[in-house]
Amino acid sequence: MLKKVYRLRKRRDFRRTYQKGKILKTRYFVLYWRPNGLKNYRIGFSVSKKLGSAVIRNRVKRQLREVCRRKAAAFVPGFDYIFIARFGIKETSPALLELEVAKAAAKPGLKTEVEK
RNA sequence: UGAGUAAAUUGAAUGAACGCAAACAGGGGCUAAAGCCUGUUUGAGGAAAGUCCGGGCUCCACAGGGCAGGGUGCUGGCUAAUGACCAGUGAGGGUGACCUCAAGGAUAGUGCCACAGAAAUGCAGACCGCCUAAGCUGUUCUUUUGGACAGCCGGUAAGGAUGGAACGGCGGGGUAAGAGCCCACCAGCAGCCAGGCGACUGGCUGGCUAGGUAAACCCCACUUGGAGCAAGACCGAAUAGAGAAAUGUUAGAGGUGGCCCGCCUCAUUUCCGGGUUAGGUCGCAGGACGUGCCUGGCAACAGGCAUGCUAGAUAGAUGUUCAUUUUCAACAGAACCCGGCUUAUAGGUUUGCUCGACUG
RNA sequence: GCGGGUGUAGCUCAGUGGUAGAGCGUUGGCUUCCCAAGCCAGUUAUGUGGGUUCGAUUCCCAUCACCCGCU
Repeated sequence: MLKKVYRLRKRRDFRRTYQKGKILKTRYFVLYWRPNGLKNYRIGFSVSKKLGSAVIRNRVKRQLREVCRRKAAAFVPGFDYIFIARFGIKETSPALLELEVAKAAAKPGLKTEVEK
């Protein structure tokens, strides 16, 4: 689990990120990201009711959090991230998910370096 | 031992490492608090679910009156309260243990009872059948009284046929044929007596008979105000508006119920102080609480004593890896709280009782 | 957390206690040289489980699924 500082918590922050952020889609999740003007990164998670019951939704969220914690180094400071779980996430293995998350998390970093 | 029936209980465990949330203590820091670091402790359920009922709590009058509407509907008890629960009554099902039942009123009134059937509620109704006793007509026999046959006028609810249901059932007497017309028994109704707190049960007497449907309208009895913790209270930048007192109460509007009444507020003046929204703090977990024992009660439950404190978040906390055991483990995740009900659920354990078979 | 609604044929909808209907679809036939259109005939259903009633799509209870609103 991540500490509170590294989590995206406010409804406004979510709305702003959805409206003005960049999008990356994979089989397991959709990722929005956007610069936040802070020194650290923040990550939010969103799991829709369509994926299943409360137990299933909680499990999916925990898996995502655990993977993010292990790959914390991949996230770029100064950005907000939102992970939206998709249907395929229920069947995948944690190792595969870890790979995908690491790749996705590094993406904003690459772009800014190119722009620089 | 097989089949069944009624309940109770459990809902993988242990250790290590890395993490999350809350509380407490210390450190550091600061106007102060929080964030930060270290340590300790604690951290989802029997259904947390569905939201089908009931209550606490909060605001609207400390919830008021009337009408309308809703709910409940055998009796007694229990409870904070209920449509729940317990004990009983009645009806129905099962060989039995046991199970099921919204189970007041059809003599307050209204409606409906398709098709079939003669007739479906009006003390109604004659299709087939049964009968010609009384009355009338004809034929015929006879000395006559009168007899026989046919018909009319009729009588008849015993039998057949229709239907879920045909105006008590069955037997005997009776009769032209029949009929509670009369009688016995049974069902049902009314009254009285006895038992029971009561639902009701038993007995006696009476007059002979009253269709079903109220989960159709309705009547009767009891009961019910509305909204909901996103309730509500406080802090509070910007913006500008709220409160108190006095006066006024014609009209209209608002205060979350359908309508009426009632209650409160508005309008003006004076005083000075803070509505709504983003956000934050509280509400928020010590409670109709859990466990054990004792007492009362058939029981639900109540009382007493001892002991325990056992989640409290706000994008919303239980995960990952490894090891061991015995099978790799169902349904499933707290969001103000509690009592019930209902639904989902891999398996494991225990108890009472019934029926059958075998053995002694 | 709270409130409201709907389940009827493959699809869209009717149906206020007495044999469940319409349109589109679909199948077969007729018509045409062939197709379309047209005509005729058929096919398929009351979400599930109980109860009340002689009889339930309809009345009552429970349950399941779906949809909508407040926030």
